Amino acid sequence: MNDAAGDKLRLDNFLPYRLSVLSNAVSRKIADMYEREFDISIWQWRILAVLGESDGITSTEVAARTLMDKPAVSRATSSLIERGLVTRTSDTADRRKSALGLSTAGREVYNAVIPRALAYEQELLAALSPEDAEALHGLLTRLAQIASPERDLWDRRED
Amino acid sequence: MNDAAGDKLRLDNFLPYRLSVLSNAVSRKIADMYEREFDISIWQWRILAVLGESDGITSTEVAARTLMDKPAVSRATSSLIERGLVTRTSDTADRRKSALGLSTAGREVYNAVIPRALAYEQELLAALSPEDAEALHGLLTRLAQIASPERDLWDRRED
DNA sequence: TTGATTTAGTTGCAAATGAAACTATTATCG
DNA sequence: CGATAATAGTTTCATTTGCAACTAAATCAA
Repeated sequence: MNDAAGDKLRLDNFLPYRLSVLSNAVSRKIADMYEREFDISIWQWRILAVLGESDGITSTEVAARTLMDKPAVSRATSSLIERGLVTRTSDTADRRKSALGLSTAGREVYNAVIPRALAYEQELLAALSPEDAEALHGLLTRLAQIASPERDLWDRRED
Repeated sequence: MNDAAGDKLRLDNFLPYRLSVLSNAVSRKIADMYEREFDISIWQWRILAVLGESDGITSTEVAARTLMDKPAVSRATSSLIERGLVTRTSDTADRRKSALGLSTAGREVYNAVIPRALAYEQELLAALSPEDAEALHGLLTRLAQIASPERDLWDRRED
C-alpha cells in the first residue's frame, strides 16, 4: 500500500472530486432556483430556514446552525433586514446580542420556499429507493464525522 | 403534496445542504494537505491528475475532464508551467491548440501526490465497509445524473 | 472600581471565482 | 477566393469569499 508507482487514481472515481462536483452542480441548480423564483441567495435561504424553525436566536447561533462564518451571516442578515424579511431586536440584558426573527413577509417567503426546496430534494431523491435514500443519509453522516470530527451536528435531531 | 403549511424542512436533513457542508469540509482538508505538502491548489492537482493519465491533451480536454471552466484551467496551467511541472507544446497543424503534458518534475509531483490523495480518501472510506463504499459510489452516480443530466461522465470507465 | 480579557457582531481587504469580452486561428459557405 | 462563423485559449472585470482586524459591550480579577 502507498506504493507510488503502483497506485492509480482516477479522478472520476476519487471521492473528494466526486463530492465536489456533485455538490457544486446541486448548489448551482438550487441557487438558480432560489434566485429566479424568490430573489434570495443560498446563504439568505439558510438563514431564513433556521429562523423559520427557531425564532429569536442570535447571529452567533445562526452561524453555528448554518455552518456559515460570522461575516457571512452578518452580511446576509443585513440584506434580509433591508428587504424587510428579517427583524433584529437588540437584547436589553446584553446589548451586544440581538435576536433575529422572521417578519410577516419573511415568514411568507419562508413558507413559499419550503415546498420548492423539498421538491428539488425530491427530484434528486427520485433516483433512489426509500431505502437507498436512508442509506445515503447514513453514509453522509459517517463521512461528515470523519471529515469534521469537531462537529457533532449530524446526530442532533433535537435541540 | 407541496402544501406550504404542512411541509417541514430541517436544514440538517436537507440533502443539498448536507452535500455542500460535507464537500466543503472535505475540500478544505484536502486543499490544506496539497498546499502544505506539495504547494499546489486543488485545481492544479486536478490538472496534474488528468495529465498523469492522459498526456498530450489540450486545455479544452483538460477542462472537460476536470469539469473546470476554461479560465480556471488557463490560470492553473500557467502557474504549473511557470513552476516547471507542466509543458505546453503548440500544435503545428492547428496553431490555436497546444498539447499539455507533465514534465519530469511534474511526473515526480504527480507520483508523490497520488498516494497521499488515496490515503486521504481511505481515511474517509475507513468509516465504511467495502460494500457501503461501493453503494456510496452508486448513489453518487445516480444523484449526479439527476443533478447534471447533460453530463455522461459518470459512467465512463474507458476513454 | 478599574484594567485586562472575552464575546457579539461588523467592516475592511486581499484572494478566488466566474462570466463576458477579447485575440488569434481555423473552418464554412456563398 | 473572401466574408462570416466557429473554436482555442487568455485577459479583464465585477462579484464573492474568507480571514483578520476592529468596535462595542460584558465579564472577570485584583
